[in-house]
Amino acid sequence: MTIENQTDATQSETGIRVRDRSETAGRILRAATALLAEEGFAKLGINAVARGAGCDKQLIYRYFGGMDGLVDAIGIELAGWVEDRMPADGGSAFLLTYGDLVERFLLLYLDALRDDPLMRKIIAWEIAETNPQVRRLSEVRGKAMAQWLDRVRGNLAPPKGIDAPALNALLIGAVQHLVLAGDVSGRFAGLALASDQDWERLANGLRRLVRGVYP
Amino acid sequence: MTIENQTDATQSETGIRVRDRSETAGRILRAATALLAEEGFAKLGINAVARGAGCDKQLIYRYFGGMDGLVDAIGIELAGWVEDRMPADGGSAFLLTYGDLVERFLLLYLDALRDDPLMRKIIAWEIAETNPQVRRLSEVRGKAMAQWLDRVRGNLAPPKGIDAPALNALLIGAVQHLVLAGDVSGRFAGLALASDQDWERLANGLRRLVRGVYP
DNA sequence: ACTTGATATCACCAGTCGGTGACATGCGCA
DNA sequence: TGCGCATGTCACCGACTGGTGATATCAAGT
Repeated sequence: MTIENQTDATQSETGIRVRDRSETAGRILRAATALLAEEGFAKLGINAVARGAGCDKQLIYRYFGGMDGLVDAIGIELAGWVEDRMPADGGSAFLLTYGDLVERFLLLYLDALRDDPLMRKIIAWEIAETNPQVRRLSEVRGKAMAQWLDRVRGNLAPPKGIDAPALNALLIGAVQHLVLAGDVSGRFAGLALASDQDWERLANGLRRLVRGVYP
Repeated sequence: MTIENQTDATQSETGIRVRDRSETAGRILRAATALLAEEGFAKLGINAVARGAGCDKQLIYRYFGGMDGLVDAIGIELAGWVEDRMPADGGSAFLLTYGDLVERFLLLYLDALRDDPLMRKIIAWEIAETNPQVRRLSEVRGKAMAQWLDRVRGNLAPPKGIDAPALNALLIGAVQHLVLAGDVSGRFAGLALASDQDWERLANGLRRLVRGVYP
């Protein structure tokens, strides 16, 4: 709110730089992501972001070209997000089969989504609305995930005679849907999604599903 | 728009009844469901519904007690919806195993969702927002689905040693998520969700998943 | 015929939204 | 020093939202 919020900025040598475009732009971007993560896409608007950043909305138009550009900026950050939350190494040496890979990915993804509200809200956005903004966001996210998979896959290939893309899409969809449902209501299909034990049951179910189709 | 829209109403003996509460209320309710099915929950508002029904929004407050009551009214219709779209008999005699039941349910559910925009928008709503309205809606839908399952299940029980609720939640989540993603973007996880062939691949994947865990 | 109550319409309110033009302020450079 | 440009602020616009009170219109009962 007040002027006291400033991290480091690019102040030359003399003290505080109040007029600092990059710092302000950063504050706007942070406010936007925070707003999206906490309130969801429905509340994500020019006025709300400006309010959260403690500056005039005009600056959003100047620095990001409006909401579109701001959302794109969020998308750019999103790629790094995936890499941060999804460890690429550490255990990949133990992946012996394609089933191992899928299982590991799904469980990692489940946990990553479970404690990343921003990611959850973005996925919910993708599911609920169709507009150019969220389309671009969705594309970036998809690309980042695919890159992660490529990096971790190595030379593992799915078994012959199995429609791996279809199966994987179903499994990924299951993970996403369950996490979203848990986020929003804490229940799904008669199942409680509150305690870690409930999620452990789901993780086990996921393992069984994977093992059932990737023997 | 004009007055020409009237189906039958409860006209006593003389001709047309222009002032007919039940007819007007029905028009409002139909307009609301149509708006929800076509435009999604984001556009579902008092003004828009009144516009669609061709009447004053005041009537929505009078007859339904505002948007809350109107959404509840949609929920009431929703139960019958499930029964209409999900045939309960016809083939249930061939269900020999629990896996048969799950498979049959999932495929039925997949098809039902695929050509019911209202259901899709409601599920998207459940996933994207948390408010009392959609909570009640979600509850009704869940109850209707559970009843359907109870009716069709007969005396089939899941195999011992298998966490059927968790597995089923995952499978249902997969179906819902894929249908929603297909509705909104036509792609998911690198998979096209446009042609019937794509969906046939998914249906086959679903069968494999079910058969993998319910042998 | 006259009243009563239900049905429907209208006008208006305060609030929020996205968007824009005009203006103030201050830094850096000539 | 003063000029110019980047930065920040303010005021306003039209459009839309949910919500409410007052009023018109008509049907039915006494």
